[in-house]
Amino acid sequence: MEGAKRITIRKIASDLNLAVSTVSKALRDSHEISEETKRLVLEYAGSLEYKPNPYAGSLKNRRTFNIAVVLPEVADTFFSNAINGIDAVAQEKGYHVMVYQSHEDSAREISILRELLHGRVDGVLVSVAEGGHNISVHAELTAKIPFVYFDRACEEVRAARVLTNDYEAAYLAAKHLIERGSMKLIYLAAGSNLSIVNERREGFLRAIADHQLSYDEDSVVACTLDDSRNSEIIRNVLRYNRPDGIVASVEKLAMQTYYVCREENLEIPGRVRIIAFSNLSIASLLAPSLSTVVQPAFEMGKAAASLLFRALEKKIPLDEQRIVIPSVIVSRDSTA
Amino acid sequence: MEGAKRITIRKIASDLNLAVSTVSKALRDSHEISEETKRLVLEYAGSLEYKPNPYAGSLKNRRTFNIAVVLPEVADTFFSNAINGIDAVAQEKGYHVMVYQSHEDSAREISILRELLHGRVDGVLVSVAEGGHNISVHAELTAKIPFVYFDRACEEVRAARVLTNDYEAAYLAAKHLIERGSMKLIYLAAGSNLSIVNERREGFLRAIADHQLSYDEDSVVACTLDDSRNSEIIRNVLRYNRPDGIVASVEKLAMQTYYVCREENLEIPGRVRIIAFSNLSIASLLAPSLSTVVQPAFEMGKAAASLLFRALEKKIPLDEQRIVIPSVIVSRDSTA
DNA sequence: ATGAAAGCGCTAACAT
DNA sequence: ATGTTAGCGCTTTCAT
Repeated sequence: MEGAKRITIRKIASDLNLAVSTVSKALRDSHEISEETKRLVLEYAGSLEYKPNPYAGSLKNRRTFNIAVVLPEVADTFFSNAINGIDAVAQEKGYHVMVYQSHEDSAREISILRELLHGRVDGVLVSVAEGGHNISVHAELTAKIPFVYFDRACEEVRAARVLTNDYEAAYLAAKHLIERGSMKLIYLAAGSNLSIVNERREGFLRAIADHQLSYDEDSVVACTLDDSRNSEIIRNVLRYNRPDGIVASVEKLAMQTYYVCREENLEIPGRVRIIAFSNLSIASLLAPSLSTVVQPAFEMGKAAASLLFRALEKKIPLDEQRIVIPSVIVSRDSTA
Repeated sequence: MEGAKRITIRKIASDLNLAVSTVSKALRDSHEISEETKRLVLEYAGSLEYKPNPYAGSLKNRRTFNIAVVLPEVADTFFSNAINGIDAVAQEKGYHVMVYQSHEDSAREISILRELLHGRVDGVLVSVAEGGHNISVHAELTAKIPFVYFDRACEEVRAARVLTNDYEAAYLAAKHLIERGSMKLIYLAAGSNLSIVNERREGFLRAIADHQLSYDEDSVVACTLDDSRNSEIIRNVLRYNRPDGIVASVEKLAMQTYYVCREENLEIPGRVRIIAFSNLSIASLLAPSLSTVVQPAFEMGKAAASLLFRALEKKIPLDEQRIVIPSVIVSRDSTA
């Protein structure tokens, strides 16, 4: 099975009594080859189903036509849709997509990025993991290879990025709760080192201030990104802090809250309203249906990939370009 | 940014006044190199953060350390979890994972597989798209490169595969409905060309027969895999066929049924019970919570990847190995 | 218009 | 123990 007949440019050349260079040029439709020869070569190559070895050429011209996507988790509605956007562009451009998961472990993220530094791919798209980022690796990568952040970026690194309007969206989410009648709001934060989560927090706090509601240090609840302790944290908040409105910075925290409310017999939205940053397609089938801040996952992936390919095709330098695509609030029963 | 100083084995050799082959061997810890020299080379290479170009070596020894996963959709609870399983093994083995989506389009699947035929990856994992399969491409791939099906396989192709016990699971799902009191069962089939869907259908029908319930041609409802017409199909079935128990062959059909039942004001499980093949983690938060046949997505991905790597490492020929990992039924309110 | 030859970065058989 | 040499498959000057 392994060593099946590999068809090389050399075989074609010798079969046709031509030089390899002639065949190479003919295949790439060079002007310095006669139509006659081109036809001959193309035809024969076609009949053999010849396809060039993708990595032989890459050695010479430094292009693998592979790109990497590094993100926390594939099994996540936002990220899997972002991959779809990336994939759509990659397919169109004839690129191949390698997917890497950091599982929110920044050490693993670093080792992944390190590997990517040495020629396996032509460009990299990253959505960073929570935790202490090794900025130097990110910076090194940016310097070496076209590189674009999407959704979750390292603020300190000068690199292109595609984001959503986290601050405004969180502001509007909080405002939405307030308009529905909530007075005591809390924000469930996931991962303190994530700029997007912090942006959302600031938008949230701003909305509270703008509406003359009070808040204290308990208004922002630090959750973890692995789920182990979140139930407990959320339960305590609901029991002792007694909020009547919740903004969840990520989908999984909203789900955790649902479970806890069920256990504690707290009615949603009667006792507490909840809205979450989430791309769950079946949010409307939950009990109760969940109001969401929907991020443009597909579009963000697409935009990030487009940016990357523009750089790969050398049309434009990447610098610190910044694209912002707005999120949309969808109101459902959890904030009725 | 592009042409940054690339550190090659040759540079190391000349800097250290050694031959490239000596450096190469030292780096690979060959026994024919003195400890002294090894230390020297390793140290210097380390200080330069040298990493071999992954594709230079691949030219010679035919190994890219890349594998491909070809599946219908990343944004799917089953497939994204399967990717997790695959990724776990790949990471451990030092392999890189390229992901390709067919989007249930078998023409696209074919063109993807064709591309994979020519050396971009060392092995391929496939879960086939619905529709007319070009068996010859699958067969060609099997002959050329280590190849494993997972979950959705081409029956006609002689290749290794990792499956779940679709027949039995469907049997048990139907039995579950019957035991709860359902008398008139239907099966929502998605995609006629999928062997797993057909296996499930047979298990379903067998359960009905074994329990002396009647069925006719309307008991098996042919749905589509793109959602456009499913609502209508399901609505008609519910209106005119009036089943009191439904087995959905895939998650999305269950979700469609939920929407339709809501529109039509049909109570679940009062008016109709429903159970679905699904890996939705929040099935218990739906209204009502959804009973599911949970496939071992992660384990199947892991098993398929392990099989593939065993072949890649030449330890074992792939032949037509067949691994079956059972699904688990989780009973919830939709079948109460 | 075609061909010979060098080389991309690395490995491995074959010297020394 | 170290070095020389010849490729892997392809592209690209530089001849002819």
